[in-house]
Order: sequence, then C-alpha cells, then structure tokens
Amino acid sequence: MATIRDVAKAAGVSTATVSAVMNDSAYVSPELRTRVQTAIEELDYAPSTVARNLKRGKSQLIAISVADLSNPFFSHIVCLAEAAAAAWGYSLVVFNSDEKTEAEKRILTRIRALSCDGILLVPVGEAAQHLQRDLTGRTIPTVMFGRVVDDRRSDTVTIDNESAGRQATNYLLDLGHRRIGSITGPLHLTTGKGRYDGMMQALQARGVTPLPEHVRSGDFREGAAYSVAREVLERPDRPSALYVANGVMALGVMRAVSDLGLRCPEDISIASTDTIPGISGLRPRFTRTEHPANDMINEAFRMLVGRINNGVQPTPRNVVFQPTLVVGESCAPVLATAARQ
Amino acid sequence: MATIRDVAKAAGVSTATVSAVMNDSAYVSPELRTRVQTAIEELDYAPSTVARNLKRGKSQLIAISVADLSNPFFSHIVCLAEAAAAAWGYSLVVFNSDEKTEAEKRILTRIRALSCDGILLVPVGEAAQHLQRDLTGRTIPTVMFGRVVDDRRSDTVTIDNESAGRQATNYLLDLGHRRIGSITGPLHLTTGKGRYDGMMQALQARGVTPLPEHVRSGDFREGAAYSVAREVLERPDRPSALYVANGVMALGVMRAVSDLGLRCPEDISIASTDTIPGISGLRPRFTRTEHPANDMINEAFRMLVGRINNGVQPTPRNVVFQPTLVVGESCAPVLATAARQ
DNA sequence: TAATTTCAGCTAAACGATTAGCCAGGAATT
DNA sequence: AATTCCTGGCTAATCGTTTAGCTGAAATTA
Repeated sequence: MATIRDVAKAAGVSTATVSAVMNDSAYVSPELRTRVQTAIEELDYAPSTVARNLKRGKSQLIAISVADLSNPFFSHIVCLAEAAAAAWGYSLVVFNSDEKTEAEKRILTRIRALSCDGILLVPVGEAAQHLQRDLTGRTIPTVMFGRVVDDRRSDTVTIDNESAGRQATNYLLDLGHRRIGSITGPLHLTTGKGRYDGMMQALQARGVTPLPEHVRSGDFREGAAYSVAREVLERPDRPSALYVANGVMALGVMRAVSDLGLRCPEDISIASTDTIPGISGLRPRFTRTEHPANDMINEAFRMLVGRINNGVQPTPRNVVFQPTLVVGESCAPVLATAARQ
Repeated sequence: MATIRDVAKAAGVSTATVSAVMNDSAYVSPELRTRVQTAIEELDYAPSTVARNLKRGKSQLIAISVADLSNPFFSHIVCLAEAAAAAWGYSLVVFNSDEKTEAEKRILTRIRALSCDGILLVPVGEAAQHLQRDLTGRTIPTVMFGRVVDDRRSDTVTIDNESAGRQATNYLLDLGHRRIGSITGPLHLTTGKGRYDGMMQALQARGVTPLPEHVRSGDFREGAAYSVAREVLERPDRPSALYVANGVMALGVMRAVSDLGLRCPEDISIASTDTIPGISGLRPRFTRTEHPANDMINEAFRMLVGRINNGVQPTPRNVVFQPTLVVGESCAPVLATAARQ
C-alpha cells in the first residue's frame, strides 16, 4: 500500500504538500497540484484513515446497535442508516443486541474500543443502569433511536407510540368491533407500553373493556406471536379483531390464522403497527400504522453529527415523529364478521 | 483521556512495561505488574485502538458490501454476517453498492482506507476490471459471496444457480405447464445468467421452447419486476406459469397479478428462486428454491478468517452450495389453469 | 574470581498521517 | 538599493501505541 511518503517522492514534493492537496487545506500551485494528483492516480494512493484518525482523534465510524436485526423494520433502518452515514462521510458498524442486555454491554465496550465517533442506539432497555455507566464515562455522542431508556440525559428520536396504538384501534372501533384483543409488545419497552397504552386509551374513550384473555403480550417476534395468537384464536369467545404491536408479529398472527383455517378479514380483522416492506402483492395487505423511517434516520443523523462536531450540548433534544394509518384489506366491518358466526 | 505515557509515569515504569502488562506479551515482575494495574485503574485507562491498529496494521474490522441492502435476502445475509463476525471477534462494517459500479469503487477505496482486515463482497460485477485493480493491488483477504466475477483468482462462496433454475422449472413442467415464461435477473450477473441457463436446460430437456416475449429480464428489484410482469401477463397469449429469478421480484410479480385481477395459482403459477423470510402466514406461499444462507455465511467466514491469519494462499477455493426446492401454493397443475380459460 | 548466560525492564524507532513553524526568494514599499 | 512583506513549500514534531534491540545486574558455570 502506497503511503503519503511514496506519493511525495513520486511527485517530487513534501508530504505536507500532498496532504495539502488531499484536504485542500492550503494553497498549492497548479503545477504541483497536478503532479501530486497524477502521482496519487499512478500509485492508486488512498490515505490511511487509521493514521489520520490517530492524528485527528476521530475514527469516521458510526456504530448502530439494533435490538433485532432479523426484524425487517430494523433491517430497513440499517439500510437507511448506511446511506445516511455514507452521505455524511462516515462508515457504519452494525451490531445486533438481539434484545439481550448482556450483548448490549459487550457491544458498547466494543464500540468504545473502536473509538467510534457516534452511536445510534436502539436500547434493549430492560436495564438502563449499565447504559449510564458505559455511556457517560466516556461521552461518545449518542442518539437513542425508537426506544427511550432515559429521556432526560440523551438525545432521542422516536415515534408517538400511543398515537400508533390509538389510530389502529380507532380504525377497528370505527368498523364496529367491540370484542377487540391484542398481541402487544413487551411492556417494559417504551414501544410496547406506548402502543398498548394508546390502544387502551382508544378503547376506554368508547367505553370498551377488553377481556384480559384477549390481550396477550408478545416479544416482537414472529414465533411467540404465532403461538400466543393461536391460543387467543382457539378460544370459543375469540375476539373479532386484533391489534398487533408490530409487523413481524402481524405475520405470525396471520400464520396462526391460516393454520387454524380461519380467514382474514372474514373471520378476524387484524390491524397492526409497523409493517414489512414490499409485500403489497400478497393478500390481504395489512391495515397498519407506518413509521416515517427515512425522516427519522435523517433527523437522528443530523443530531448525531451535530453533537460530534459541536461537542456535547447541555440540553438533550427529543424529537417525536407521527405514525400514519395505511389501510389494507385485513379488516372488515364487524357486521360481516358476525354474520358468518 | 489518559494515555499509556500517563500510566507509565504514574506507575514509575516505561511505556513498554505498561504495554507488556496490557497484552501480557512479556514477563513482568509481580510488583511492577500490580503497580501498573493500579495506575490503569486509577486513571481509568483504556488503550487507543486507533493507535494500536496503526501500529499493528490490523483493524479488527470486516467489511461486507452487498449489492442491494433493501433486498431482504441481503438483509438476512448481513444479519448472519454480524453474528459470525462477533463470534470470530470482529466487528462488521456494512456497505451497500446498490448495484452500482461507481459506488462499489468508492466502497472498496473506503474499505482500504479503513484498513479492514477482510472483505465479504457481493460484487456488482458489470465491470470486473476495477475489482482486479483495487483488490490485487492491496491484497486484502476477500471472499466473493453469491456472485462471481473472476473465479480463478478469488475465494468464492456461491450456490448452484443452474440447479436452482432447473429445479423450479422442472417443478412447473411436472405440473404439466408448457407455456412457461420467466422474469430473469440481469444476465450479466452469474446469479441471473445461471438461473436463466438452468431454466432453459430444463425446458430443452423436455423439448419446450418458450416464447421470447414470455422471457423478460428484470433487475432483481420489485418495481421493474412488477411492470415487466404486467406486460407479460396482459398479453392475450400469456404464459400459464412463470419462473421468477428472486424473492423480491416474485413479490413484484404477485403485485402485478393481483393488480390485474388475476389469481395465483388459479390463473398463473409462479415458482421462484430465493424467498422473503417470515411471510409464510400470507397466501399463497411461494413455491421456490431456498439458499442455505447460514451455512454459506459460516463457510465464507471460515475461509476469510483463514486467509487473514494464514496469509494469502496460492490456490483460491470455490465452494458451491445446493439450493433446495420448497413447495408452497403458488403453483397449480396446468389442467386446472386451462379449464378456467 | 572471571567469564558467560539470563532476563526484567528500558530506550527509541517505527506506523502514516497532520500541521506549526520556518525559510527562501519574489513583489511591493520607501 | 535596502527593507519589509508575502507566500508557496519544506522540515520536523506530534498523535498513542508496539516492539526490536539494548543495558546492566543477578545467576550460573568453569
């Protein structure tokens, strides 16, 4: 690998001049400039960011740690983050905490060791204590994404989870459903709790009280959602509609529906929050609330890069985005459902 | 942040001794050792990996560049790769070349600049020349994944694309289909060409010649597959079955089918190669060939880490995996289809 | 005792960039 | 003509590690 010294020798100039050309940090005469540039071309020189980073105290790396990389929502987030990182001149190091506190600890240690310039963190959240210890010790600029564990200290980018739960539930209520159940997320997560709260608010506002047996908590994964949904749907008093707290669980519920020989929306209406991209060719399309993921990631990067460049500001910023309801064919009016029973 | 010199001064030893304690690379007397350790504790010292990497010429980073990060197949690959990287003690830097040669060039330069220890590359492939220049100049251990641009020089991990095309097509033939069309991948890619060839082999073996208008090439994305599929399906002599070269295109085709008011498999049978994970709750489930992605990634990492540790070996290894056929409900016997027309 | 070996721990030279500070020589000023 | 001012480009120090090579005292051997 060619070094800056090789280029300097080849171009007959000093390393300082080569550096000046690379970063145009000082005026260099046109002649020397072209000589340097051809030498760079010739030797196919690329500066060592490792050396540069040592000198500058930066690593040009942004770390992202997501809670479940096998969830298409987070895959999508990683995809958007990669593009944003590239646009800002960073590279993206990807970690999967897999909803495990232990894994998250290891990841944060690793991120420190790599001296990443910033962290985009979807916190696992069950135990926030270690986060404070790990993050505030060495203040690496951090933006919490999607979930919140300590909204007083960190910058956060989230969606209004209560609104998501309310919107989806209101849609079901508007169709006349009253026997509404839910597969919620884990209630110790803000995403799980918020959507659950939103749903309950919507129900209470219309004076509807769900059966406790119809409201079950999942873990945001396909498998558990499948088995919990089976249990709920096998009951003789099964609900006429379900609110499902995320996209992959909605798929699990749908699998349960079809394995039980039920049909959606004829036998059961399903509304969810969050969705799987690209499956609009398959029927039924889900009625769901969607996150403005692109805007969220862009905002997160703007905040993160701001912190990286301007140092840590005293007041953390919390930006909340609004979900939007998208109607598919997974819900039917309750009259139709009742007629079939 | 405390440096090794601060620690050395505090402990009254040389930096070499501190370094020796950190990596236990040499014997240090118990007394000095404890003095160093308390000094480290005292100053909350963590060595700068940036400096260490500069010196060692290693970065503990493995780069993965995929051709389309928005494709769930590659998301899945990234997910598996993250786990494999962590298991081997590396961190994963993710890049998306988005099927663009220019982007791939920039990515390779960036990877070099970051001095990643190894590369897992899904090459864009249209122009392999620059790859040779970029990769052989500085021999960063590289494993080509999924696609091949120069199978003589690089390690590769691939699937038997021809077999995939043959298996899917034979399934359609066995159902009695003869008017078979295809949405292929780009034919300049080994994945596109191989699957196409496999399909043609299967057809020829049964003496079937497809109409050229029924065999259209896509770009492995949902959008183009949708429009091309519409064109094919709107023809009065539309095929009774389609072989679709990857999972997201199959979704696009399915969207076209449903937008045209057709039904799958009643009006059109669809078999594909590659699939979208987790959608088995939605109907119809695709009949498709699947890749052993997990085994493939594990093998790729074994090869890559081997190269990193043992230096570049003379003979490149090419490992080819076999796809397996998984039957869903997206295909019907031709008699049923004919009866409806 | 003198010569040799051993080895804990030190010194200093890297790694490859950035950059403060310097120098030479041409232009401008007096 | 002498002085000052610019300014393009160079020299060399620096970032924080690792590590080859050295030193000198203790241990071993003859």
